[in-house]
This record gives sequence, C-alpha cells and structure tokens, in this order.
Amino acid sequence: MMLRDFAKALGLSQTTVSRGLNDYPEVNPATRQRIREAAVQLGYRPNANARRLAMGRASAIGIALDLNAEVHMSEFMYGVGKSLADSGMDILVSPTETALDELTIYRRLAASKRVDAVILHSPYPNDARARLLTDIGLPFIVHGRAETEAPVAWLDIDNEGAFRRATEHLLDLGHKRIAMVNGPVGRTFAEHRNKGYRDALIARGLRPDPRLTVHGRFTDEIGFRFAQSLLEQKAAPTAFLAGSMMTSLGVFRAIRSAGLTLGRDVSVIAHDDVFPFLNADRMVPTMSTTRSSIRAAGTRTAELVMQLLAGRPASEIHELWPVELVLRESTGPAPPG
Amino acid sequence: MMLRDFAKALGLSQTTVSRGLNDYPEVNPATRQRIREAAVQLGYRPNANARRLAMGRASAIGIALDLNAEVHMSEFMYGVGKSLADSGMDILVSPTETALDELTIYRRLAASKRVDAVILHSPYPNDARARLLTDIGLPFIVHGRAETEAPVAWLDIDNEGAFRRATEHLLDLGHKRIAMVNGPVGRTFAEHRNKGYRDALIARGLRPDPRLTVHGRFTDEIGFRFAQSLLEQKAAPTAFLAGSMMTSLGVFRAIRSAGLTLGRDVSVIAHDDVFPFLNADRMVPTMSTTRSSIRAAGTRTAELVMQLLAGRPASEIHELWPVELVLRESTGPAPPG
DNA sequence: TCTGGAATTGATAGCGCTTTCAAAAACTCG
DNA sequence: CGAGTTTTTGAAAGCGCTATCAATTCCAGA
Repeated sequence: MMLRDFAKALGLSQTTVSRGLNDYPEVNPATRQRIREAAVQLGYRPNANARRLAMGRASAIGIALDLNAEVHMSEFMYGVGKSLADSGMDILVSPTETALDELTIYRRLAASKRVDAVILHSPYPNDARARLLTDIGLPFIVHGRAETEAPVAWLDIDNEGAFRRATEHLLDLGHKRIAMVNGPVGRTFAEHRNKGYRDALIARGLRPDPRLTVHGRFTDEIGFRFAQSLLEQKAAPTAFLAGSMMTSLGVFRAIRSAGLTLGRDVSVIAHDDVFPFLNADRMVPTMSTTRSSIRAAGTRTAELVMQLLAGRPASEIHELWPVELVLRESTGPAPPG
Repeated sequence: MMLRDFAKALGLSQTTVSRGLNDYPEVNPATRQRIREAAVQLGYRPNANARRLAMGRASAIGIALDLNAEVHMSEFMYGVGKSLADSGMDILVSPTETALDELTIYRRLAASKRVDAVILHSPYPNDARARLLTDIGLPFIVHGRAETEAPVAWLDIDNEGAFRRATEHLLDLGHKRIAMVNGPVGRTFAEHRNKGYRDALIARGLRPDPRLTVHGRFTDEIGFRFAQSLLEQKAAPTAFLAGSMMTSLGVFRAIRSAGLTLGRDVSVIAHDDVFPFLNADRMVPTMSTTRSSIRAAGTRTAELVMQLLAGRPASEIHELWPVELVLRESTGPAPPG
C-alpha cells in the first residue's frame, strides 16, 4: 500500500493525506482524524526512502562503533535510540577500528547523504574527526569534549570534578598513596580525570607519583596487572581509583589475590557508567563509585542532536553533567602505618 | 555534487555514469575506468536515498538492540558491520525492552521499507518474532535457532555440544556435583545448553539436580549470588558451568569469598564469547572456557543475509558452528572427599 | 443574496537516482 | 564498401513521497 492507493481509498488527494500525516496546520481537524485512523486501520506507512528523498533529509544519525569502547557504545546507543524512537530518526551504526577509519566513514556518510548528523565519542582535546566534520559541514555533537576552532556542540560529564572529589575523599580517609587506573592516554576524559586527581593531591601538598598511574583500555586485565604489580611493592598504595567498573574488577582480584581485604586494607573507587550487567551496589563488598549513567547521556545527546538539526547553534549546546560520588563498602579509612 | 553535474563534468550521460559506477557489463572498460577515477577525484557519491528509492531497496539491515543482551549485541554488530562495510549496506539499530516492542519495531521497519532484512537474536524455540517476520514477508536470519512452520535461515553455535563436552570433562575430572549458571529460561540457546549438560550427567548415571541450576540474565551478580548460596551448603558443588564470562566473574568472587581456591577446590568452565574487554586466558588463574567468537558469528551472519537477499532459499541457510573447549587453570580434578 | 477573505483541498513539479528502450558508434565480413 | 551485428551511449520515464501554487469551499458581513 502506498500513498496513492491510500489516498484513493480515503477519497482524498495525496497532498491532503501527506499533510494530514505530517501535522500540517491547514488540514481540517476532522479530516486529519480520519486520515490518522485510516492509516492505522489500513496499516499505511510512508516509504521512508521516498520521504527522505523528497525532504532532502536522511532522517538518520550516525554512530561509529569503536572496537575499543563497544560496551559503552551499546549502552549509549540504547539511550539514543530510546529518545529517537518516536521521531522517525534512525540510528546508523558503522564499525571502526582506527580514528583514520572513522574519518573515511564520516566522509562517506556525508557525501552519500546517509545521515543528518553524527555523534562523536571519546574525543581528543583537539580532535581530527571534529575538524573534519566541521570542514565537510556534517552536523555533529560530541559526547565528551573537544575544542576546535569552530564551536562544537557537546555533552560531557564532569570527569575532572568526579575524580577530584573521589581523590579528596580518599585523602580525607587518610590515604596517602592513591593509584589510578585511567583510560586511554590522550583522550579528553582521561586527561580531565588526571587533572582532577592531580589537583586534589597537590592541593593537599602531595606530589603525584607517575608510577601510580596507568593509562589503557578499559579491560579487566589492565586493572589486574597494574594493581598486582603495585601491591607487591613495599610502598604499596592503599587506595585505587579505577576508570571503569571493568578495570575495577581486575583491581579487586589483585587485592584479593594479594591476600588483602577490599575496603579495609585497600580502598577502591571506580567510575560507574551504570551498566545493566554490572551493578556496583550489589557486589560484595558493595562498590564506592563515581556514578553517571551513560545511557541517560545517550538519551539527552539525542535530544541535543535534534535541537542542533532544528537550528540551535552548536555554540549554545554545551552540557556538563555532574557526577555523583556514591560511597559504599569498598572505601574505608587508610590502614594505620 | 550530484549525478547530473558529475556526468556533465565528464561529458557523459547520467545513464552511462550510473552504469559505470554500478558495474554494468555493457559499459566500455576505458569509460568505466575514467568514471571511477573521476568519482574519486571529484568526490562524487550517489545520494543513498535517491538510490534506494529508485532501486526499491533499503540497502540496510535492522538489528534490535535488546536491553538484556547489549554487551553481546555490540560485539556481534561489530562483526556484522565489518562484513557489510563495503557492500553499501547500512546497519540500523533499534532499541527494545520487550519482545512485544520488537514486534512493533519489525512491523514499522517493514511497512516503511527501511530495511531489507533483519537479524533476530536469542530466539525462543517457537519464536513469535520469527512468525511475524515470516508473515509480513520481511527476510530475516536468526542468530541462534528457531523452529517455525516456515523454513528459517539461521546461524548458531553448538551450545548443546559445548555444554555436553564441558560437563563430560568435569565428570572425567571426578566432579559429581556440577552446578550451572544458565541464560534466561526459555531461550533456545539456554535450553540447548541445558540439554547438553543434563545428557552428559545422565549418560554417566547421574541425576541432574534442579537445585544446581539457575536461569537468568548474564550479570555478574547472578553468578555471585547463586554460587555463594550453593557453596555454603554442606553438599556444595565442586564445579560450575557459567553461561557467560560475566556470570563466571560472579562465581569467581563467590568462590574466593568462601575461602576456596579456584581450580583446586572448585572448578569453573565459562562460556566465552570472546569480548575484547575480558580475556579468559589472561585472567588469574586463567579460565577454562567453551569458546566461540560472537563477532565472527556476526560477520558470517551478515554474509548469509546477503545470500538470503540474493535469493538463496532460507531453507538452505543453516550453519551450526562447533565450539572449542579450551582447558586452562580454572579446572582441575575434583577434590578428594 | 452577494462578496471577499479565511479555511481546505488538489494538481503537479520536483527530489536524485536507476533502468527501459531507442539511438549512435564501432566492428564484422562477404 | 555497405548490410548486418555487436558495443556503447543517451533520452526519458519512473521510484513514492513532499511542497508549491492554484483552485475550491466555507462563512462572516454588507
């Protein structure tokens, strides 16, 4: 069934039916009602591609699925999708391995007009992808923060504040040697976290020890290896900050396998993106976290994309979300001595 | 730049250029070469939506992103995307919460001709979604197995065989009480795993104890709770099968927090979908697993979708992948007594 | 009853491709 | 060298919508 048939069945012109379905104000309310009901009744839905061509819009937004951040991406995408579900916007996913890949992908998407906008993830402070998108005029919003010459729309969480507070809290508990399992080096969020961590230490007159920080992907393994090697040294840290629940699991194991007790001998605060499969407050012991829902961020980002497409200037679209510090059992006073 | 301009720039008709780019045989090889180069040179790419409309194909396949299986889905999607990247096919992702949701989504996708096919996940033996898709004539391929009246294309891993072998191996090691953290009840793969597990026990004259099995989502928590409650009983199991690495992490923790040693007091075999962030052979101790790459499955599934769309009958598209049993340190002989 | 403006509805021209059908060009070979 | 093929290229008609502009209907006010 297509518009022609559907209109004929209703005894109306295609024009009126199209307008009726697309909320044009000039169509008689009674007529619109009739059209609406008939559409449901007869199961008519406009051909998306014809619509896209006629309107010159792709009605889709693109997301690059980065091999290194899949877990986060699916949760984020879920949030995006929930928000876009009723708007007729599609989510188009393209896998990438490298940042270079990603540039090519964006070029393609733009040239073939497959998406109206894209969402950029885990940016670098001065991000080549952001520059490219600006150059080719493909609207985008950054999940995280990037600073190019042209204004960039972004939504980010307060990574710096989160890690500052977490560090301060550990310092308050008497911890002096605090280790940090950070994210991949160079990414804005990792730098921000680093800054929060260092600033907190310095504010208390402590000098950050580079040996107490590691950068890398959010894998269980990296947390384990790092924590294990530190814990077997004489001046072992008494507390850890972990950039993700994933790395914190590794830290957990290292603590246990060193014969230490989590929350007593060693404290841990992890950043929690609120994954459905890994619940900080149901672990044993329960986990102290800096918490911010990545899914909620996805939902909001999608809304911002719509605003961007509706004409709101990118320079006005900036949202910095606070991050909760949730204290549970994995943190405790520094052990004496 | 659009076809008209591009063709004009080349001094050719739109027809010839279109044919040149789409590998029509009748175009002069020299001309095709020239068109190809100019396209790269001038950065011309056909408008995807015009193309779709003209060809009557959506050039996209749909994937429902299930809240309960996100982690698996992103990895799978990555595989799909890798395989589809050069075919011009897009991946369209829609989030779902419930199976009901999913029916609505498929109806929409079909009616608005947004996708040429969809990939169905974690099916039930007689799956309502599969029936719907058959009814509305939207081609699909099942990742897993479903048995509807109409023939269904599927790609599945040998869950039954995998769990039978894993169970047999534990039995060989002398384990008598083997617990199992299975997936959500009712899903085909969970049933298959159950069958493999039970058959292995029965073949050795053991009666499966229902108290030793739990069904649920693949969360860390479920593994922990289940293992913990079992381990504190007198006739505690000496071995666990875990349906995913996620649940196995929970089982690990429970074993440790019970003061037992993994691989000595208690053995564990987990199913490993080969996630980039969780590596069975780098854990400590290293993890014995039934292993099958979900990403590879995605890649192959995408190929099969293309075959299906090319006209290969669904009844011919069935692939059952063997699953490796990889023995590492988390399994050992049953403790005496 | 008639008129003019507001409220509705229609006819039709694209949107940027692919593809059918026809035409032109390039070969074959007697 | 020209008729008959075979290659190669073009003109133009859709694909199924939206949107412009024109036509119709409706209704208040004179």
